Amino acid sequence: MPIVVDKERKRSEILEAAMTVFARNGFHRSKMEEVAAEAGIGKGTIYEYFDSKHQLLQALHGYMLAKLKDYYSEALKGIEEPPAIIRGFLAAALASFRQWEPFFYVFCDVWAEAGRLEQQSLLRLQLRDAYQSSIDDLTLVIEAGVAGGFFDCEQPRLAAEYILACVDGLALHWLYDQDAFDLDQMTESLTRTVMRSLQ
Amino acid sequence: MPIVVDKERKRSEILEAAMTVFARNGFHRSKMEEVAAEAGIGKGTIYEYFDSKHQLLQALHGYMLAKLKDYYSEALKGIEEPPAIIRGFLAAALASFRQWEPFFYVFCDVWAEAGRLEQQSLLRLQLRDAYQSSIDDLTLVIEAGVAGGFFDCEQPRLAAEYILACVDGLALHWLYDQDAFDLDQMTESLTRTVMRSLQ
DNA sequence: CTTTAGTTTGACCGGTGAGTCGGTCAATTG
DNA sequence: CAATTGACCGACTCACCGGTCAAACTAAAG
Repeated sequence: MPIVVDKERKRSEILEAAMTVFARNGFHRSKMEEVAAEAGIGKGTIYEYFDSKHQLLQALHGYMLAKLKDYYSEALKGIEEPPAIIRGFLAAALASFRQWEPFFYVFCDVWAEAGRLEQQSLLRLQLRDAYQSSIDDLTLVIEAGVAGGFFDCEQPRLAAEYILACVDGLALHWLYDQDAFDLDQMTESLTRTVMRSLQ
Repeated sequence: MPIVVDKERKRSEILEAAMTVFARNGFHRSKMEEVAAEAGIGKGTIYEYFDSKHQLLQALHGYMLAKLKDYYSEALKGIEEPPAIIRGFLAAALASFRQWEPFFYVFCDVWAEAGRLEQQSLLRLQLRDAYQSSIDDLTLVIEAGVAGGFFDCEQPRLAAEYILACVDGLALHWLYDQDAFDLDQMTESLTRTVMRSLQ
């Protein structure tokens, strides 16, 4: 019988390598050969697991979204009260800048790439779904907070949009001017600001 | 003597063409030949005005930043009271999504591109300067509002960061899910939310 | 040891696109 | 009108890289 390989494991290794290389050089500057070298395999092998460079980016995007989702549910595990969930979410978000820095570089590429694709392309759908489901989750938390008398907010969904937009905007700015940010101080002060706007 | 050409004018025409093409196809997918065709000139001519494709992007970025700056000072001309300035700024910002849509696509490319360049590269410096001076301006407005008794805000610079981050984040989300946004309603509600967080 | 079949590989191919350069020609000058 | 200038052009070059595939490799089975 032939060699038996842990396909799933090798697939992840390629994705991790792709993340490292794409984050360092950007998607378009990265060569498939570099990704292969980073993963310690030959270029041809990548094509056993992915159809094309573009599809590798798609798969990487899905992989990153899943990891981020796990990260958040881990960070918020067991927290029940809406205000505590919001606090935990903001803290986790800002902490993720440092912890998952390469992610954000790759996200920039995905954003730039997805904008020029068909509305129905997988990359755009992934992006939209992830965004909408984050909004949904946050909206539910705010609504629960209103119901529980913690918050006063007429349009929970819009409030959720603003909070997410603010976090994403900060991530973007942080990438280009890390020195100008004191993430710890910001966690503290952003939480206060958000809480105040939810009363 | 040779033909006398309005160099400055032609330079702008090339930049406008580059904006159209880069916004449509993305920087890396765009060919210099396409930009030339869009400008109605030969490819070689572009190299009379710009050194390279990368330098064209740099120049375009500077050009866009200058245009946006003009747009904001025009929109806010004559407004004196801090709360009115904030309202005007938010309205102008959200209106710019529609009006300057191609800008934001190109900004995505610039963000993705700049992240991989030296800290000292022109593109990064442009980005940082533009961002810091926006923050500075907004901070001054908030401080004036506090001094004038309109606002209550302990850390005006951080508040300014959050407002800008929120606007940039909304721009990003808007690009990928325009249908999910009602910009007019959002202008109204975002203004209320921001005002409330400044008390 | 040989066979078998799944797996890996990297030399190779072909398309591509940034940048070049020699030629063209309209406008200006004397 | 002839001479000169320099803006404009696009065919061409050549390095590059995504994707292919025939050969090599590996480990298990006979």
